[in-house]
Amino acid sequence: MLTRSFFDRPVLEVARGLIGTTLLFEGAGGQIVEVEAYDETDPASHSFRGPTPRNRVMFGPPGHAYVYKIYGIHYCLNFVCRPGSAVLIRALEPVEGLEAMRAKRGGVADRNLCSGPGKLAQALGIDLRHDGLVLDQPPFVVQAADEVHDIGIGPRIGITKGADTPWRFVKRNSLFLSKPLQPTQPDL
DNA sequence: AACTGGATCGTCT
DNA sequence: GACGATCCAGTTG
Repeated sequence: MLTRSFFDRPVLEVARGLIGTTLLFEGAGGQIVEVEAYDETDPASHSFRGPTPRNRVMFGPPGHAYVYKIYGIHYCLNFVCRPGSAVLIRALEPVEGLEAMRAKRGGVADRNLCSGPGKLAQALGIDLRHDGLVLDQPPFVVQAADEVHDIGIGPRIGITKGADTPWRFVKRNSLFLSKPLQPTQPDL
């Protein structure tokens, strides 16, 4: 079980360390294969302009869930690290509670059950009620990786500001990513 | 395979 | 009052 000390480190270390860990929520979930890091120096981060009612959990103690609603429709799950920083959980390889997740996702292919932050939250049934919950107690279970994985790094997805910052971490060759890792482009 | 627009609303300017 | 750390269905090539 990952406890608070795991998250009380620089956010890039935590983000990289989360690839391969197991995330369960009420018994459903799987292996984390894609994350992104955000911190208060980063114009793309919710914490960039300081604390607000929405982002207050990002400025609280490490090891809690920061959940927000986006585009009026979807929810996104983050793990809070040091104050002002958090890791967005973007994709899981589904392992446990497959039937429960399929039911919540309306019968999409298994490879797309959790292949994006909004999909993942929907598959697990996470919403604003869970904003601020600690990660080392039920309904959350976060278990350390049992193997070393090949990690890929690239630019984050779906943002306009800070789009060139390579703070996206993926499990290389995973079939469950929101988007494949782009090969690095040669200079012109 | 790549791109487009629509859904929908809390949050901050 | 505009916009977004998204997803999906539809169209186009």
